[in-house]
Amino acid sequence: MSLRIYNTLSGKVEEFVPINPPKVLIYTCGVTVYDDSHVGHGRSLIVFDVFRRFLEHLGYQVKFVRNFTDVDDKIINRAKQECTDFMTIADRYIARYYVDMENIRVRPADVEPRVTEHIPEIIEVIQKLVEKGYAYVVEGDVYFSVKKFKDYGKLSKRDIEELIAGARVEPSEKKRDPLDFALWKASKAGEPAWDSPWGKGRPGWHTECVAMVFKHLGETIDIHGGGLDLVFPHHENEIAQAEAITGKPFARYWMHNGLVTVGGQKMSKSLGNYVTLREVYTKYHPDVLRLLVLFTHYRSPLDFSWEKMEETLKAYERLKNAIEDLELLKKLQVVESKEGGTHPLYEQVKEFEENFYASLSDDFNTPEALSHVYKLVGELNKVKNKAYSEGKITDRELSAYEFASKSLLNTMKKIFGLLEDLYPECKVERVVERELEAGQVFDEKLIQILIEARNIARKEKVFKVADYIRDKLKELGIVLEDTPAGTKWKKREGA
RNA sequence: GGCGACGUGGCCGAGCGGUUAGGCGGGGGACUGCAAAUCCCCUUUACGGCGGUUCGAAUCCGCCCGUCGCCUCCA
Repeated sequence: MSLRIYNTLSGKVEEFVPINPPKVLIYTCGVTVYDDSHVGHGRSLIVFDVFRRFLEHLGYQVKFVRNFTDVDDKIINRAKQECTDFMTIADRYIARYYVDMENIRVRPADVEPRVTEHIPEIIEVIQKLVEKGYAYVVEGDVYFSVKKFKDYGKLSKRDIEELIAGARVEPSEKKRDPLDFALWKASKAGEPAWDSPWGKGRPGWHTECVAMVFKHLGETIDIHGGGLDLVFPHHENEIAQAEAITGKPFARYWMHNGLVTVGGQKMSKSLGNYVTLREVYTKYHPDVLRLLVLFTHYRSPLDFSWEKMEETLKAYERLKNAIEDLELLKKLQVVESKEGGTHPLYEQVKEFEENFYASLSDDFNTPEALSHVYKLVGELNKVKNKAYSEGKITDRELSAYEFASKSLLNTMKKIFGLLEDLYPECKVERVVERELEAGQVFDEKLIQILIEARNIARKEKVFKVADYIRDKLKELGIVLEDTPAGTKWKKREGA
């Protein structure tokens, strides 16, 4: 089955054909490290993380590059405020970014280049542009001459004449044309600076991605991604620079994720309506955020709210219960089945997998894929319900349940990066644990003793004591559920 | 103002020419000591408005209303 994705460049859903299969080269614009990442960044990161996993599942050898912008005005300003140097700020937020990524289960890219480590490459790109006549030098600054690049506007569907008409004209501008953008900025006193053919200075924002793509991936890549807000001017400017130099398409497919909003307004630093990733994953299990992102198509806007987190938590627990309750079913009396043939669950798993991957192949339709997940969850639960109400399970049902729940779990882990805590292959120490867990100094054996004591009380019909134990444990974030297969306990996954 | 996108049942959110989305919530029932979990049933003119195309439209076209994004840094 072929993968189809929406290409911003053509404005259409297209069949995905890599340049050099099975290799797929992807670049996405990473964050500017001047503060903690918020849910808006998180969405983009999660979307491309899952998309990458899906490509790998399809058999592609993905080389994924995501950069850090570690020198820019905001970082410099922050450093001034804190009376320190920009590198201290950048290093700090890169470290914090990695903590965030570890917590929300976003895998590192194959290459994670920093601007400050690519100054020679950036200078080289600028030099070529100057040589080819696309860029000009004014008092130590270098600007790209937009008018010289005839295709300018093809990604963002803008007409160059209209842009000129609408452009702000700033009085002390060194640019020849208001549309031109800076490739190199002469440094002011006290600011970070590198030597260049045009004197001491630092790169403008738009060149770094071009230089990094050229260095780590090549002149033409398969997919270039990022948030929708980067289409103009950032990605438009990347295309102008790269294609001015090579004369070849810079990226075949441009993928842009929709923005995160709060009450309908874009989540952003400047509006102050942002929620940091850290805030989210210290309150809720990180899977809940991933699921929240996946429940909306990647190109649609996503309105964030804590109410929605709470809703998603419920949905998450339903998925998790269906899978982990296999262990409870195993504790029931297992009887021999009198029925022959394979259990319907096997066929349902097969259908699920076909539908699931078909949805992802159709412009990465994760919400539709999730609808198939929940259909399977329903089938699993029917089997569970039957077993609970009968107080026993047949060997045929149990093995089908085991097969189906494990299949589903594997798919969730592999593609969506969910439920990695269940039947873990390796124990991962995470730098930040949830607040929820921070105060929970409890021992599983002690909980087990309390549960046994409570069950004795229940047997003796001393329900006051039984309920007291359950209520008090709940206050500690431990939920008890009595089932025909015994008492199950679990931690609450949300605030 | 220019360009682009969107308006779906109580809420969230897929679908984009005829056939089930899915999640969350609400009501009833089964199970349970009670909860919780789970199942079953109900919430059976859902597709912003008005026109048009079509045998047939939430899905295509036009106009209108409303919301948002980009046009400055931004994932």
